[in-house]
Amino acid sequence: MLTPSEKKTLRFIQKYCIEKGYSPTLTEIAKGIGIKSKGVVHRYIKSLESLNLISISSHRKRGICLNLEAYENQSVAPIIPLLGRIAAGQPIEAIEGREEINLADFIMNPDRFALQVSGDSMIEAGILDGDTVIIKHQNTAENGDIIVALIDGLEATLKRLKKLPDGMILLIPENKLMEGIIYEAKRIQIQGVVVGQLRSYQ
Amino acid sequence: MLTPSEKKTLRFIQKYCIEKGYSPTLTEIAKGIGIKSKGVVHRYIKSLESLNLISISSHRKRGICLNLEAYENQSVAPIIPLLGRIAAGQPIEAIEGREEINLADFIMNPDRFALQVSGDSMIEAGILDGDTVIIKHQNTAENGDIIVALIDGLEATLKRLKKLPDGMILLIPENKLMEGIIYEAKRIQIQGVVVGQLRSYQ
DNA sequence: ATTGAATGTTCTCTTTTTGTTCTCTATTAT
DNA sequence: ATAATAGAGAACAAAAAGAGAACATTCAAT
Repeated sequence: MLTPSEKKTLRFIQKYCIEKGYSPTLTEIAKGIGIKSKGVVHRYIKSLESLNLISISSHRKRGICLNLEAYENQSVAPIIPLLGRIAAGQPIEAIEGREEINLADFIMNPDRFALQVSGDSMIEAGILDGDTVIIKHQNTAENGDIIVALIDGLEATLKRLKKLPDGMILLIPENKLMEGIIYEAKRIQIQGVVVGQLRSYQ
Repeated sequence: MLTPSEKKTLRFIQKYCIEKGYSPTLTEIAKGIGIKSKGVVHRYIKSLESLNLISISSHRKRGICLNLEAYENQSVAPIIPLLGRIAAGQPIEAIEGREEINLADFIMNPDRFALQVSGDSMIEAGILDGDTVIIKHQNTAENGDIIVALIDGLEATLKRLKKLPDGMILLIPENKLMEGIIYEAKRIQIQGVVVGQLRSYQ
């Protein structure tokens, strides 16, 4: 069983690894859990290693590795739990199979980038002013995709794509108050398609 | 596991490739990560190559290539470049200060959990059927918060909260087709408030 | 085809940062 | 009293970071 300090140490390491993609140094852990001695930290991580919660590459700097398989115990698991489905009028229904959010679904790809949305042109698609959209960089798109389009090489805009039979391109805002506009294909350059969206309420 | 410098190098290369469409030179990388020696950079990219994160065409200029497949299983930090703000009719506007977004920041907190939304009761707040909401576990909330409420200890629901002057509680769906319902305070138990929302289009 | 500048490759060297191993002390529960 | 848990901090070895020189190769201009 973990002591409080060991648990605190493990939590810190988990968060650090997930945020930064590499493990913390002993001094960083010490600071993170509020003590001064890295010798003490070393004792804690040795203890965590003997419980198989982490692995340590000896003498390697930042050589700590999380043993993700070992976290049967929910209270020390490093990933946010996906508790279930919520619907009005129903108890929360557990989801089989998926027990945690897979951030990789969203991004872990170097051809992705994010844009912050300004304006209300896509509110009926659930993309609000201030939201962040995740874009996959590509030069083509399918009908119905929400795309980042560059008009005349200058104006950038987020719209739903419709290719018309006559070769023209219709960019449709998802807002009843606005009208779609038809462009000649050569004026429109596709920068990428929306593959994700996120919003923070904090 | 990557060292911080290798990580920084990889990020720089990713960002450069996305923005320019071709890979950077060693000197450009050196400048980009804030060092002077291209010999050092060479060491870093060799290391990234041995981890299969990039490929290098030997002696070719700008011969670095990102290995897109390798990122799926890699525990790379969930960070993507935030390129700017997009508004209809404007060029993409750079955002000062924030150059990347960190999904872990968004989510990794011990008191957070996720729920998948089912139903249309919050569509006018931009929360659609199938979206995932991030909930912060707490037993109280402010007027206007979107909360997970348990009614009579049984039904769970996602609604906007309004505390009425007479002590009753109004739960408001964000959907014109639905009506808010007033409950006695003792029938409502707050499970948490929505602090984030995400959606995948894939 | 030649040439020169730009770029990639391979080194050696130094400095800084970090991991490891100690010893010592304090607190707390059994 | 004893053992377990916490912590400080010193001393040392090793890894990582970085500078920079020397050389090899590519590539575009001539």
